[in-house]
Amino acid sequence: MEGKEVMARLKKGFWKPEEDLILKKYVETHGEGNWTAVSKKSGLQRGPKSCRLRWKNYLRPNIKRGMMSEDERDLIIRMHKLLGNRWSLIAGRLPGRTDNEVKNYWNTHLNKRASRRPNMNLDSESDKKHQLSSGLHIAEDGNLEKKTAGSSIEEEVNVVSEFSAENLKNIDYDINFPSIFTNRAPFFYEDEIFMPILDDFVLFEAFGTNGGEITGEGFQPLL
DNA sequence: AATGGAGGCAACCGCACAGCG
DNA sequence: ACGCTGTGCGGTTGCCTCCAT
Repeated sequence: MEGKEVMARLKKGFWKPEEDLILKKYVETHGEGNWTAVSKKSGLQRGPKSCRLRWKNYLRPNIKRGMMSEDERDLIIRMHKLLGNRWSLIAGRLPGRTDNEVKNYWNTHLNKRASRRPNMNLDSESDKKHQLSSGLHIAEDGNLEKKTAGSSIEEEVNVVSEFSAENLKNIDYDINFPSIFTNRAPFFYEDEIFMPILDDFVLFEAFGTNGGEITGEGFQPLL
């Protein structure tokens, strides 16, 4: 079959600046989309997927490259906690960042950091900010605790003391059925404050609902 | 200076889904 | 209803660079 031969001739690996230029010019002239046509007519010996990926992750205008800011990093962490590995959704909330970049950033920087989470060393400014904004404090044993407003010391809710390496394994974290719908939702206390940044569209995309309310019984979706 | 390991990141792969004939 | 094509997404791979020895 001719198609297979064509596919076998396609180039793989890193893109050269000349190839970038050709792709950029082609897309600027003919517009985005129809990557099969781009692949065939641009003269690039690259597959449609390769062209699309290169454009989307590198050549597209307004791509922001370089270090993630503290805010971006914070947002990724919290969005991931709520949405799981929904990289495109998370990237959608970060102007100029691509899903691939967010995914890579998570896998290289934040995933490791998360696995160090036992005893939650609050070493960065953003960690400290989040701690303050969510009313959390570090207890003497190094665990993170939340004080319920107006409660006595005895009534303090120890939220994050379960963050031992062992308990992390047990957290319900099924992407297909996000923890948002379980009473054991790990974000139940500490990420409540984060809900307002998720607009209806994101919530609908992620969970098929525009949200719900958090009660003593857990998350009650508005259906 | 050489080398081996670890980390970072660009790109590929496979699967799923939507649109169309 | 079905198959084909194009596109999008998440997981994974492999190359390159940096750093420690």
